[in-house]
Amino acid sequence: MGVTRHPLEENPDRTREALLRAAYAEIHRHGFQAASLSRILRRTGLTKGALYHHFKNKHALGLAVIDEVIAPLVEAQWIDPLKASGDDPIGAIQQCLYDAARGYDGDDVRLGCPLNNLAQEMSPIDEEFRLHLEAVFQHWRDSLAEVLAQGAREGRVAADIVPDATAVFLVAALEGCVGMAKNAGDPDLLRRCGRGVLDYLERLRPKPFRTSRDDSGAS
Amino acid sequence: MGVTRHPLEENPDRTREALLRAAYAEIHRHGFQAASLSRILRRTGLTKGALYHHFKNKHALGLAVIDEVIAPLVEAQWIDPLKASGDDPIGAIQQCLYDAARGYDGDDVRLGCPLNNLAQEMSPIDEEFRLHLEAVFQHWRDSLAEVLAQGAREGRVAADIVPDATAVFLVAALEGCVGMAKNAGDPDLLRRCGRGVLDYLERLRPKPFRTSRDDSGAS
DNA sequence: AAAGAAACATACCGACCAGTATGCATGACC
DNA sequence: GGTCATGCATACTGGTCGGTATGTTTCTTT
Repeated sequence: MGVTRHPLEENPDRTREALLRAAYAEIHRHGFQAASLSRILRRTGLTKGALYHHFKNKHALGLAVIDEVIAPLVEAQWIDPLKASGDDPIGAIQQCLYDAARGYDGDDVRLGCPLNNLAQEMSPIDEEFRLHLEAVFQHWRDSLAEVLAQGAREGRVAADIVPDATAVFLVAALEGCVGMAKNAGDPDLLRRCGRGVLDYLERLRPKPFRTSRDDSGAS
Repeated sequence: MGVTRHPLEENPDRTREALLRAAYAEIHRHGFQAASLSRILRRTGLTKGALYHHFKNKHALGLAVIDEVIAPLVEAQWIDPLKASGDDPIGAIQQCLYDAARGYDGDDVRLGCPLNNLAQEMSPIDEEFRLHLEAVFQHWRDSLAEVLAQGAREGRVAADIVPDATAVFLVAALEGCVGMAKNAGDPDLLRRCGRGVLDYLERLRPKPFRTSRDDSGAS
């Protein structure tokens, strides 16, 4: 029944993972369309036989990179940390930002966010890519919205926010900051720009009390 | 001395512009690397002779698209409107957002912002592209910062903001929203997400009075 | 032990791509 | 009126790309 482990020195799971990781790196640097299978293979030391044994074609490889590499990365960096901190959701999100910014040191800023990179490149020209990427974004947004909603119910977050809208804007602003810093090639700009997100988050904290409103917004 | 106008039915300036506009459209859809010169020429009805007469190579064509097509578009849509409205800078920026969102109806959302698209694709792999694109972003940010600073001096904008930081975050959040909507393929998401930017702008208005501060931010 | 599948490697193919070399009009210039 | 530059069109090239067809080895199965 179960896949029996081959006692080979190179078992297929490891080569598949190697292909995925090399493809991820290649796509991260050059984008999907400009990603070269030859370069990926050169990096792994494998050949086309291996690649086309594990993946139907380049398209399938790209989708696998989204589902099996990028999605778990997002989960680990942006979603899992939220679940662990029930007493201060806003602080937890802010901590995610700090941790992420630390990870963008040096030349990594230039590469930007692998999720957003792929989305910006592929979503207009390939519906299947778009759906897989949108699923990751959706999950991210939903997780944020749920944490915010829960926080609002517990009085840890301002009660008058709209969790969904706030989550969408948060992710958008975040990716926007990473994109700005990427183009500027400046890790410091990421921090200055991320400060805007941090301040925005700070304003989501429950106000002491007070009922001043001004709903005179434009239609 | 001046370039004398050729009385030809097709003068060179028009063919050059045709090439630039077709290249712009092609790049907007497929990105620069995947942009096909053959498709551009098919669209214009011209041939390679014309293209390589006006541009040294594909790279130069791309830079020309940035400088002569994209930069003026940004100028017209985001910078010029700011200069005309001295009494309410924040309202002027908000109006830009409304106008831009209206322009993103239908399938246009899927294509996203031509400036940011190119930036995300090319800035990590081509320094020259990055510099030309960054110049546009810089000009945009500086214009915003100047309007905000001027507004702050005149009491139209909260006096405690940092114009540069605010401008960076504004552009980043804006591009982030466009990117989110692009991937979602949903013009409505752009509006819901843009609402976050509008609210952020609203908070930049000068407070009636009051000196409540809490500078207890994390380090 | 024979058969077959899994897990690759090697060699090759057609397509497209950016770029070039050449030809050829037309008007400008002396 | 002959020369030259401008403004293209046509035809072609080398190279890379994704993809395929065909081995070959190892392990499993019977």
